[in-house]
Amino acid sequence: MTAADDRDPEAKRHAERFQRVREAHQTEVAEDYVELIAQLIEKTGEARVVELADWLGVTNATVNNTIQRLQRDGLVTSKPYRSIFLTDKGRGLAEASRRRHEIVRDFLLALGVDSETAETDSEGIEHHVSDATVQAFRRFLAKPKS
Amino acid sequence: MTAADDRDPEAKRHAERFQRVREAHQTEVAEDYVELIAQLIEKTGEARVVELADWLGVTNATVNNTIQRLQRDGLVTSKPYRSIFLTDKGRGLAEASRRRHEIVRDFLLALGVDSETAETDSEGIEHHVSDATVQAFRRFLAKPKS
DNA sequence: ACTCAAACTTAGCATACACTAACTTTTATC
DNA sequence: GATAAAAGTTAGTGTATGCTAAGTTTGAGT
Ligand SMILES: [Mn+2]
Ligand SMILES: [Mn+2]
Ligand SMILES: [Mn+2]
Ligand SMILES: [Mn+2]
Repeated sequence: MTAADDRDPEAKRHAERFQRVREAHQTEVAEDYVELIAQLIEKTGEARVVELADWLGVTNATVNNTIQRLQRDGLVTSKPYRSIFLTDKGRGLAEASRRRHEIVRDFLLALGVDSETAETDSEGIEHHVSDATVQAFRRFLAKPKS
Repeated sequence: MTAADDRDPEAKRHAERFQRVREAHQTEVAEDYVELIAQLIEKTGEARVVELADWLGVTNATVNNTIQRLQRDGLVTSKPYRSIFLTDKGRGLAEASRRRHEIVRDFLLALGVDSETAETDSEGIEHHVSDATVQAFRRFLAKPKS
């Protein structure tokens, strides 16, 4: 220990959990963007700013700002007035996000949640499920209906 | 319709889901703070800035800023250099948050997720489960083990 | 009552994410 | 190919959330 670290160890664990949630929120926007970009490219051949804005419910200007951050972080490439492409890193994140999102959504559906709620809730929950929880969801999905 | 609203209806629904998630994130910090304040008061008799900072993993200064926002929003009261109290509204939010949080955590445990993961993941998930999903979790918890 | 450490506050800064308004570029249409 | 609409960009603004560093207040121990 570099310094006196003699606080309540329960407080410490509690704090670490919150730090985890804060980290998840930092990657959340990136995950949703690359996932959507991949879907748009797959469905329509390209990902454009207007389309992203339309599907995300934000303005063009906001999408532009975010795309610049994603580019800075090596997830996408884009040239002025052109459509947006994923880097290898971006494609990897998109693929992992898509799979995890699908499991969360399918799990909620299997639990008996209605379709629209499953879509809405999974959009937020997906960013907060660790691998262990995803595994538990998978196990549940694999189980034959009782 | 006030203007031409002739975009892909699927995009529109998709966008609404994201708006939901953004709303959840706006209330998230408030929920975690009042829940923790209630717990500290219950356990130690009062809620102090240092304690909150310790349990949340942020600095005193950050807690101070947030407490000011919560006060502005009518969830807590506090006088300079004194401990923090919940308003009726704050107590109500704390109570609702606590209940929902417990159900999410217990649900993950019942699914077979290990204790530390359940604590960590539920800290993020709790803010993204709608009433319908909470009901589904409850049903699962009520069901006798297969 | 003094002293000093702990607690708290304030000031100043930074980043993320959102917006509107104004401007530029591209592209579709004639 | 000129023109208008659509798409994209930029500038400027605001809030939430975090930080560090510097100051103030409180309260505990002597
Ligand atoms: Mn999402
Ligand atoms: Mn909680
Ligand atoms: Mn939480
Ligand atoms: Mn979240």
